[in-house]
Amino acid sequence: MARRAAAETKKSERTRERILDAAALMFRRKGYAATTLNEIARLADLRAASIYYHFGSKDDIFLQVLDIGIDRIYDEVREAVAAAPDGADYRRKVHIAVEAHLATLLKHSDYTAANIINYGLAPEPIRRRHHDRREAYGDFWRRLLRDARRNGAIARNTDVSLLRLFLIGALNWSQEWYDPDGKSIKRLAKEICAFVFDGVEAE
Amino acid sequence: MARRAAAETKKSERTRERILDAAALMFRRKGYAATTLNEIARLADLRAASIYYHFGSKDDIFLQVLDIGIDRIYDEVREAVAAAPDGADYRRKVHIAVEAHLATLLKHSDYTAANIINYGLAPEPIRRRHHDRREAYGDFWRRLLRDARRNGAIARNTDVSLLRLFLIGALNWSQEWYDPDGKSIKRLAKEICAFVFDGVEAE
DNA sequence: GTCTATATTCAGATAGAC
DNA sequence: GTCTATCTGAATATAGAC
Repeated sequence: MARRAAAETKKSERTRERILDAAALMFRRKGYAATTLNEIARLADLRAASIYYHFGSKDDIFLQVLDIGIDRIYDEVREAVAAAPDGADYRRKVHIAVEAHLATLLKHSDYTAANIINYGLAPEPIRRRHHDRREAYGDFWRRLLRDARRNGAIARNTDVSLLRLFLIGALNWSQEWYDPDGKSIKRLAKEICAFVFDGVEAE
Repeated sequence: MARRAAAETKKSERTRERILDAAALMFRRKGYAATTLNEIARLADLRAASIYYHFGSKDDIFLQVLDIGIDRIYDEVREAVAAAPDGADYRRKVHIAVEAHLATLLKHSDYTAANIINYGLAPEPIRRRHHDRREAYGDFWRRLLRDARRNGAIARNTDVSLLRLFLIGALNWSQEWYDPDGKSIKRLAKEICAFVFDGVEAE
């Protein structure tokens, strides 16, 4: 009995995840408003009505996709930076964070891509409920860049608040132009960091 | 008779513009898919059905908003650069272009903002019909940065193609965080150019 | 848990009066 | 040119059988 209950819980959990995966993919491709529950259901291989066994509403799915999207990228970036070799300087740490951010957004997570694409146009109530999680990730970058400046990796007179918006913005926008057949993400991260740290002006 | 015809043409033209203005504002705020003709009509002070006297479909309006959005920013940026003082170097020219791009996007044109926000999620047929205009503006930046490198304002080993995507991306993303009560657009342009040309690394 | 059937609402779009 | 009335389709969501 206990086993059967456990097995059923697991099946439900798997279906739930299939629905979320399908939703993340569609939200990434066409955006939240243009995606229908029918499309999500087809991708997840069930009927639209069945979704309501797992979720309360379309908004409910959306919010969870947004939350997971941030969780994924925050986890990836934090862990990548934490795994930096002993004695890595802050330029190196920022570089690692940039690469992890790009990799998650462009390769690893439809959830993160869906988040970045849709958050700006999300209805206010949803933005509000998602807000704290987003801030937490933003805070991570704030601390990282502030510490980098404190440690002398970034010039004293730099407005790190603006630098963060500028840099993260450029990274997020890469969704619009990234070509999997072009430069690798490692390479992109490297060149972008060179732009930001060294500047492009000729000597 | 000629006068009356002319007057009526003008009225039609004005209404048409009111509709486009309303559409651009709504597309900027909520996105294309989430905006209804009813909302556009209310803002333009008429009924949804009346829109069809002026436009063939919602897509038709969308496409025109996209086109106007690019035309506006292209015009502004090109003219600003063309008006650069004699003997301005290329760093100065890029700076001027950055400021004009930001000003149009953030202050002067709902059309441009609507374009930037919605193009990425636009249905493929519309993207295709809008594509050439977008390319033309992209080409302007390509030439500007290539010439800047040729003239020694940008280092020889810089991938200006990536630099363009990186820089324009960062500028476009400013919509997400720009605060009219914060730093002025002049100031933002200046600091962003300093990031890109000089880099943020401490000496 | 998932299905079919359906309620409800509202979107884009058309017809025809004024 | 703009209106009211309306068509048609499709969306989210619910009810209840299996």
